[in-house]
Amino acid sequence: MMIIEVKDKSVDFRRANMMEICEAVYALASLVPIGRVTSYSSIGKVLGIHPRLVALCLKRNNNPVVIPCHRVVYASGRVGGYSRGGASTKIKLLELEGVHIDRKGRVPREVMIQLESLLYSDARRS
DNA sequence: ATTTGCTCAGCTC
DNA sequence: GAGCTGAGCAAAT
Repeated sequence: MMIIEVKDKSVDFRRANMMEICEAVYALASLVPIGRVTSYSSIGKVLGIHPRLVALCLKRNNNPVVIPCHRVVYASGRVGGYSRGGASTKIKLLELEGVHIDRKGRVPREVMIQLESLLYSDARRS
């Protein structure tokens, strides 16, 4: 599976083609449960690619239903963009899932997941 | 809180 | 090829 290869670093995603990168981005985005969010840079760190490429994948190849693109936000907590219906739609979707967005368009720190620390956490245990 | 510099695939010309 | 554009980020101010 793609994720295993990431942990082994046997695949350099910076040199992989866009399609493979996108697959991996979607897989990681799908890990984020309802009511939580992650950031573009968190996904980027795991795959070893620039955060902007993560955004590019989400924007381009967007499978509307299967992939929860709206759960990926700026590292700062700001919501960021959304090509289907704009940022306001993204905010609505998140509110629907129980993520409160403050007046300045930011999500609370507690709901943000750092995917890379999930990967390291069980390797470090032994 | 805001500005600045960095980044890189894809699109245009 | 060169130049511009983003669903971004971190550091400095």
